[in-house]
Amino acid sequence: MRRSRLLRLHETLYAAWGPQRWWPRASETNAALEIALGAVLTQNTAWRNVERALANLRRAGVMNESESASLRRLASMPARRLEALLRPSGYFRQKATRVRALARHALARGGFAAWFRMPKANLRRDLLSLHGVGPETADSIALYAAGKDVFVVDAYTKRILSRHGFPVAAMGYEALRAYIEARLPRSVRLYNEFHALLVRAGNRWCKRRRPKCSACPLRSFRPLTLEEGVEAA
DNA sequence: CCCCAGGCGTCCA
DNA sequence: TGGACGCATGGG
Repeated sequence: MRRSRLLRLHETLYAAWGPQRWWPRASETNAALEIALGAVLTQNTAWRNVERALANLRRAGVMNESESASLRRLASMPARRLEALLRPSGYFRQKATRVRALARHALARGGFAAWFRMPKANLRRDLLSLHGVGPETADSIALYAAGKDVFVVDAYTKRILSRHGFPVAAMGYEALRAYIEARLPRSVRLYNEFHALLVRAGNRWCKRRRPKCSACPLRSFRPLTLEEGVEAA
C-alpha cells in the first residue's frame, strides 16, 4: 500500500511521543479482565478516575485471584457493594450494571481466552450485544484485549482528522472506521499505537474549545489541497 | 463559575 | 437516522 497521508499523520505523532504502551500489563494473569473493565469504566471518564476504581477492586480482593474466580466475584457481588467500589470512576450505578453484565457474559463464554477465539466480526457483534457496550468500547476490547485488527474510533479521532482536512465530518462510527482501515496497513500494533496517540493529541492539544495548535506535533499538517482531497475521498 | 474526560441507552422528531 | 439528554466523579 502507498504511504497514505493518514499514515504520515501517525508517523508524525509517533516520532514526537513514541509508543504509548496502553494497557502494558497484557501478559499478566488478569490482563484481559483488566483491559475489558478499563474499557467500560473509562467511558466519558478521565483515566485517573478509572485507576482509582480499579485500585478499589484490587484492594477489595476482587482481582487478586484467578480470572474465573474474579469473574464470579464480579458477577455475584451485591450491587451496592460493586457501586461503592466503582464510585470514583463516575456513572457508578450504570457502570456496576455494565461490569456485572460483562462478567456474566465472559463466564458464559468460558473465560476471555475462549471467548476471544471467536472470529473478529463475530466477536464485535457479541460485544455489541452487551448492555453498555457500544462501538468504541467493543472495539477497544477487541483490539487491546483480544488482539483483533480493529481500529478504535473515538471523538478525538474525528475531531483531529477533520481539523487536518480529512473529509470525515459527516461520517458515523462505522464509516469512519472503514475510511481509516482502508488507508492504513492492517496491523494490530499500528492500530494500538495510533489510537493511543490520537487520544493523547486530543487530550493535550486538540481540545474542543481551546486548541493549542502552536505546540502540537501536528501543527505542520496543513489541510488537504483540493487535489489531495479528491484523491483521498 | 465554567468546561472536560479513552460513551452509551433512551426518547423523540 | 440523528440530535438532545441523563448519567456522576474529579481536575483544571
